[in-house]
Amino acid sequence: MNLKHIEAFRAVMLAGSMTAAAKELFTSQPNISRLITQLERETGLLLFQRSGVRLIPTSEGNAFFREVERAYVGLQGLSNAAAQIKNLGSGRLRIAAMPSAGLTLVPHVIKRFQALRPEVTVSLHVNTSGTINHWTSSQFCDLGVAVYRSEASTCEVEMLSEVAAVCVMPAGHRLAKKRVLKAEDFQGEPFISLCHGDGTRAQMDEAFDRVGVERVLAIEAQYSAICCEMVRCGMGVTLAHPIVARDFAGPEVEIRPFKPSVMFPTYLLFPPHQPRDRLTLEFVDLLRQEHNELLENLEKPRRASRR
DNA sequence: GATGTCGAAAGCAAGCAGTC
DNA sequence: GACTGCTTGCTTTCGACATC
Repeated sequence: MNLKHIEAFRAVMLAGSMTAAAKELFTSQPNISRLITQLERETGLLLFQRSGVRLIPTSEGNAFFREVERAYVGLQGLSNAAAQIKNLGSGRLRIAAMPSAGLTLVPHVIKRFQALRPEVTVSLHVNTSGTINHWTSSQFCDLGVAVYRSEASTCEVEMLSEVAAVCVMPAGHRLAKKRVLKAEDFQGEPFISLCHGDGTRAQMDEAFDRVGVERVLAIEAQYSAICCEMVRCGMGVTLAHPIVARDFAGPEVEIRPFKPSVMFPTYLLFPPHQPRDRLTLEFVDLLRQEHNELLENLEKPRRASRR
């Protein structure tokens, strides 16, 4: 039994004769006759009573027709689903982001995206860059935002940006007297560091080791935002992504540039061997716009303070 | 990738049965 | 007997599959 058998049966039931059904389906009457015979043979049902030139549906035929109509509602649903997929892909967008992006940048992008595409469901998953590499490689998510790309990752990668880390310290801290901080200034300073294994941790350590500076590494945290929160509590100083640091700037926290530059790269990760759908590309466009605007806003106060 | 073979699907034509 | 509708046999077309 295939779709043609069902189509022929349904057409005969609706049109009232094989001849009319054949016209409906743009085929020949003998073809319809054979399809109905095959359907009866395969189902073991007598679908029509041949009474002279008239075809009269049997009770079995009527019962089968009700099931066929129910199945057609499902087929119509498939048709609608196909149209939606054509327009919107799966109709769902799964984003995975590292905390520095997932807690600040991405929510703003989702807000803009929802204004354009209210019919699309967006899910945001925040985790470490390593996990984001894994999620994107395995196609669990449509887009990943991470600070580094894993060696083992098969993702397609594009760089979003690379910005210099800034120093975050409690208000009134002795280092806040300087306009720009150097690695040497951190000698003996309680430092809240990212955990080993984080993409930028090694860079930070190298910047201090190069000039022989020993910090007091008493506290480690997995995410920059947590480091900044601990700074606000007066537990030490840290280096952080400027977009993350911006959210903590205020009466309790001060931010200064740091030299030599420790760069925070941000990568966009795409699932491998998979064409990028329209929704993902639209989201990436908005992500780039929002990111550029955030960076421009970060620059403005610095320019103003130089005047 | 090109070619040959096989089987399923579909059309044409003829025949059969019922109705008017 | 003419018309209508269904069934059946024959033929053609097309796609799947195997082989080279």
